[in-house]
Amino acid sequence: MSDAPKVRVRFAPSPTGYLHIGGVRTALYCWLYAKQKGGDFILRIEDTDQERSTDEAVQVVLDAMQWLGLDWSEGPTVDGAPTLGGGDHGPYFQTQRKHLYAEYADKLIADGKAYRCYASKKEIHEARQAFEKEHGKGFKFQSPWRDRDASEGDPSAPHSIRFKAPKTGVTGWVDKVKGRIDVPNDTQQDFILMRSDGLPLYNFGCVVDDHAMGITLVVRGDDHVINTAPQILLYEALGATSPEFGHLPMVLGKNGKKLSKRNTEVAVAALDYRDLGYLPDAVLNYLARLGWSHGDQEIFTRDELIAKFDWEHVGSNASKYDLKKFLHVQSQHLRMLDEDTLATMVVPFLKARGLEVAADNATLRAALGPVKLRAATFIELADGLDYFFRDDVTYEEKAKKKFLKPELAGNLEKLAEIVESASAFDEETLERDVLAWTEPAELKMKFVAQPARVAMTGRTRSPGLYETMVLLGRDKTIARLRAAAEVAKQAEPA
RNA sequence: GACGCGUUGGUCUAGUUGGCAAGGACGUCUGAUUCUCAAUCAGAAGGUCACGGGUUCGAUCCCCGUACGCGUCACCA
Repeated sequence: MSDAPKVRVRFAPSPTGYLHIGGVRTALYCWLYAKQKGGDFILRIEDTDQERSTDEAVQVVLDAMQWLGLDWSEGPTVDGAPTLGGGDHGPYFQTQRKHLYAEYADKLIADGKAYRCYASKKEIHEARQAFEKEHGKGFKFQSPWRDRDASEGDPSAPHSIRFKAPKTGVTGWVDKVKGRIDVPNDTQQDFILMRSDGLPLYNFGCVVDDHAMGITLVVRGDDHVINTAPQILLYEALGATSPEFGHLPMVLGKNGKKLSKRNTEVAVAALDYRDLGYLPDAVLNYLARLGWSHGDQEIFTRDELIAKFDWEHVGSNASKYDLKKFLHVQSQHLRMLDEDTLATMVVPFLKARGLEVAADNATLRAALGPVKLRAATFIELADGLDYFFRDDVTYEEKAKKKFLKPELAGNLEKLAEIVESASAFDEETLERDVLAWTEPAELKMKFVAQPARVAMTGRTRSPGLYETMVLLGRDKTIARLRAAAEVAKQAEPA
């Protein structure tokens, strides 16, 4: 039996009002790893930035994680979802763990690894300005309190707590994705552990929580590599073994810049993809594959991802977000759904267009097959289904102009007649009867089919002619053909 | 400026003890099919593996340098 400690990974978002798609990828890799190893996946809310951390902002994170199906074994609890959250390392909100940070800070002070710094913000600010005027960036505040005797200060006066950083040596680690990284200690400064208001700064809160929660691997974006050496220094000062670290490269927008809300061309908030009609599994698949690979495989189910994920094949360079490929992955996943699921899931999207359709509606069931071949998202699927459930067709302007014109009205009327008198209302019969008309007349199909398509659907693109007729039903087909014929007669001749 | 990270066709990438005509996918284009679109099938174009030096019989893979890109330098996270 192995004594390898149980894998415990955490995702620690700060609630900013939306869950960034890049954050989802970080969460996903952690989650996959935990699932694969039978470990724990912990969700911790880093809400020490109190202006931004509202209840709603937290809720958005929880909703997004739930929608994506990234279930956490420990973390905030959710009403109605008894399997989510809980755990005996709580609370899972940083603001509720203040006593812990104070405790750890006191210990460090007692051990001579940290000290109280009474320098005022003003004092520091001035020192910085003086430095930057001469040397530019790179200011490191040298607190006079580092070497003073503690008795010179008054602990009841406002003060921060600073780490007594070593000035020599090198701190390094083997990063799960980037490999060996070493940074000389003389680049460190006596960074602040606790602010004067009693809240921990990121590096400290993070270490205290990760340590107290028994995290074995810390995974985060690579904008955090700079924080890792200081954190390792802290683990050492606490006499604790530090966890492993893995830093994921950034996700970039098309312009090569960090993907952000400013990059309006793509949605960056995870929940936007729900509203856009994407499947959680597709989002996960695309994100997993963005920066990770498994040979030539592109499409993965959720279970395959869990089984095949590995850190060795996580790339160490930033990648650009490509919506086209994402859409392709999405369409592949859409096709993998069985009819029941598809029907159930498209219903809300139909409703959003004002169409109340039951999931077991026969027309819906029948139309799903042909329509889903032409759709990638649920929005597109609902759009392709739309005209089957409306009383009247709305013609696209261009379609109307091109096909509903006087010289084609006759074809529509003739077609209506054929449909009306067909001996049976099925695709074979309809096709036979229509060809019996067009072939002797040497009438090209496109002069019949295209106007008819516009008549029945309002558009120039749809499933096949006879297929659409059958889905629509005989009465509606005839009515729409005749209505369109009238419209065509009124139109200006070309 | 300092420190760190990165660099394979437009994009995501495969390439692991250096010996391939550098593979796949998205996208693009062509053809087949059809009443349209999509799907499908068959093809095509697109790479001096950032650049320059080494090491080697031989480098996308090893070493050094250069360029470019990105990230971070807070009592934010």
